[in-house]
Amino acid sequence: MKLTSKGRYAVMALVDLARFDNINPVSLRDISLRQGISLDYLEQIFSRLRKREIVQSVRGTQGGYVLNKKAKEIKLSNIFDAVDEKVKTVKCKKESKKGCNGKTTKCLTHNLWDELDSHINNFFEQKSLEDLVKDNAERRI
Amino acid sequence: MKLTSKGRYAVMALVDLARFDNINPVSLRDISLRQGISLDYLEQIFSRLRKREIVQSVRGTQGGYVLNKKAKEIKLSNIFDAVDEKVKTVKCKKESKKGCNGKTTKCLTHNLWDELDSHINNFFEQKSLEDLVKDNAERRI
DNA sequence: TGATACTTGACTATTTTAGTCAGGTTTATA
DNA sequence: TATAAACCTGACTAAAATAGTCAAGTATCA
Repeated sequence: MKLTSKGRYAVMALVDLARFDNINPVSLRDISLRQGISLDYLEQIFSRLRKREIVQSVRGTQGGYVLNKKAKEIKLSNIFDAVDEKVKTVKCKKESKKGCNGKTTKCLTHNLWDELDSHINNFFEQKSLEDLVKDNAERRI
Repeated sequence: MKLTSKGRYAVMALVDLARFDNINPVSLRDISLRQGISLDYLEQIFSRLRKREIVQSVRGTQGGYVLNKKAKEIKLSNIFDAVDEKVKTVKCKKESKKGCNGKTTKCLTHNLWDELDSHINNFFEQKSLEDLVKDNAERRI
């Protein structure tokens, strides 16, 4: 089990954005350079973030992206959700006709995965972008 | 992010084993039939579980597998560990010369993934095989 | 009007996953 | 002691997911 780099990059880029998001929009080019993420890949990621209204785009020269909400209101769960980082640990269909193993009953571990999902999602719902920015500011001292 | 079926099958098979593990060893063939998991795949999985001393094998006719410890003492973390289900969510190298992003510093989100790892591992260390067996026994009433 | 930056969609090499397959070895029991 | 059940091992592979790249735009500011 691992997170994909898409989700990881999304969070990295947004933390970067949140730190520089005072007056001017931040260009993906800058983020790309600072974080070492391919510009093209960032564009894919930000396209999704924009659709989910986590960021806003500003076109033209000096354009870039701006947070669409306060950092405090952006939870990690929103971010992962936007970039399709599914925190569904296992393929047991929720209430399909067939059980998880092709039989008519739930598999022996069905409840377990449900619990695990809640556990992880809970973590992501607690953490906001602001928490991460602060964490970095502190470490910087 | 998702768990692989190898880890899921390992847990399913062990819960099954734990339930029938009274007197006789349980054959993989039986588990395969009951749980709908390919026999060959089960053999791969149990080979690893045996190396980690989670189960013991009994060879010959009427052979099979037996738990090597009490169900209470087998934590899910042991199981995932054995079948190589890495709960390392992200590829930031721990203390390599290079940082996570090819730079000399830790990436902005490094601490986050460490925390997440702990959070998930904590879940797996809490849960024992016995808990799962009990959970199923209760649901059966 | 040019440079900068966003926008979109298609494409692809690589890696991982989820097994299968083949060819063993060991041992209880008839 | 023969045989079949069951374990054991390693190599192989199709399919899916991942991590991007590439190409061809469009919008807007200076």
